[in-house]
Amino acid sequence: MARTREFDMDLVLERSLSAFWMRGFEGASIRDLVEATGLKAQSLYNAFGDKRGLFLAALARYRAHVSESLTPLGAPGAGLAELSQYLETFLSVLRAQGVSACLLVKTAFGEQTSDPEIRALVTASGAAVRAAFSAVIAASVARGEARADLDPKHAAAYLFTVLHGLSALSHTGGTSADVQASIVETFGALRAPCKRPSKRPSKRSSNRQRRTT
Amino acid sequence: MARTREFDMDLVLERSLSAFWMRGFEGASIRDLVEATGLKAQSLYNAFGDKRGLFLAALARYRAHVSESLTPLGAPGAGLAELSQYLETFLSVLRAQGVSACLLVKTAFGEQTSDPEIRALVTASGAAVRAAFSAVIAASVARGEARADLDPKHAAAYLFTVLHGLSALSHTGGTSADVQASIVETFGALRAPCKRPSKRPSKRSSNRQRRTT
DNA sequence: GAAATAATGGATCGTTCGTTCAAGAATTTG
DNA sequence: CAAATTCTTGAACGAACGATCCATTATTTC
Repeated sequence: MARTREFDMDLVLERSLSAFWMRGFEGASIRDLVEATGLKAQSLYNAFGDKRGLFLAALARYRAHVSESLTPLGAPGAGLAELSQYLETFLSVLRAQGVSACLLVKTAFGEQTSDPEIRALVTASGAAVRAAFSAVIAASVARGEARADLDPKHAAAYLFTVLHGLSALSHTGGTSADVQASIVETFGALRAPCKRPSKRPSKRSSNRQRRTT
Repeated sequence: MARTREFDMDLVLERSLSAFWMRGFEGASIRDLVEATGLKAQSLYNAFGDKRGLFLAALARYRAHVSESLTPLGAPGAGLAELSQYLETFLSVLRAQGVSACLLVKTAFGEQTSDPEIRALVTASGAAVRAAFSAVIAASVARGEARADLDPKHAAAYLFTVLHGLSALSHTGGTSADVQASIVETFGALRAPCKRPSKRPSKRSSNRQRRTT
């Protein structure tokens, strides 16, 4: 009955996401998006309604990427090592994408904060990440790997704080050594004191011992 | 020989700063700034050259505020309690100003990152904050209040990370309890183990004991 | 008071913004 | 094939952007 779409919707969303991520919602003009996607403006408007609709679609896509990135944390034995790995991977993705920070954080810091739908999406995504963190931390506590007195929810919030604070650090003159040291410090704070060695030795380098005296 | 300026330069700068802080560089239009300052566009251009010039002036002013906020940390006996207080004060300032995050961080995450002068200003300000943190931490280590194995510079970077990560947390659905817990966790990580009681008891509530077993 | 200088107010510049119009091209269903 | 429907294309819309012009007003120095 109707003509079929010629462009690859996935590719268009991915490229729109990249443009929004790099330049922000207001910073990415329709012309930027036209260039990034290869589509004409009218095609974008046919498919997404308006700029905000395209942004929401891109944001949903981003959210899917976030969910995907959390899957290693869903593994049965996931613990502090996997959390540390998550941070490292996240930072390297930012670097690879040529982007200063998480799109959700940039959005939360931006001026489209007044939009309730966008705000809800940002909040929900943040909560999803912290929930995944929390589950892993709870398991680590149960396993004796993480401190027994940790509240998993709060510890997850703490980890979330560090995760996104690292972007602020590295873009205001912080060196990569500073970033690494912050990660080490963070997991040093979460790890259980070395009374009894934890069952699975962490495979990454972020296991400097605290309490050396 | 010439007419004297009628407007209060300090006030204009302060209001411009506020506008830029809330809406960002690109988000704050000349008309916004005209409304915020009460000046006409031409007066702004006479005084600051262009929008970027006004932003640089506002940024310099912000930097002065940052320096000023660091003075309590310069007190002879300043330690972890003062650092904790600094974080709390900073967050309450953000709240009072109706702003999501530090202007420097918002700028660093924004799109005017390519401007070398702005970038340099952001980097320098971040370094100044971390240097102040570092000095206090070094003193705390020497006093036995903070962990002996801390590298003050790295610990300062860690604190900086948390400080700005907290904005990300609280604007992506994190509760104030989450924020408080993150602060507690952070200073718990820095504080020396309770082998010997620290000389000056910290006056704030953020001194939950670690190592309870 | 006269000359010089700067602030003011209002209009307006060219550009870019997000968005839409109108017409042709393409593809599916009957 | 024909009708219906959607996509594509290029041009254009009004509004807002940063920035500037210009005549007027006010103030300071000589």
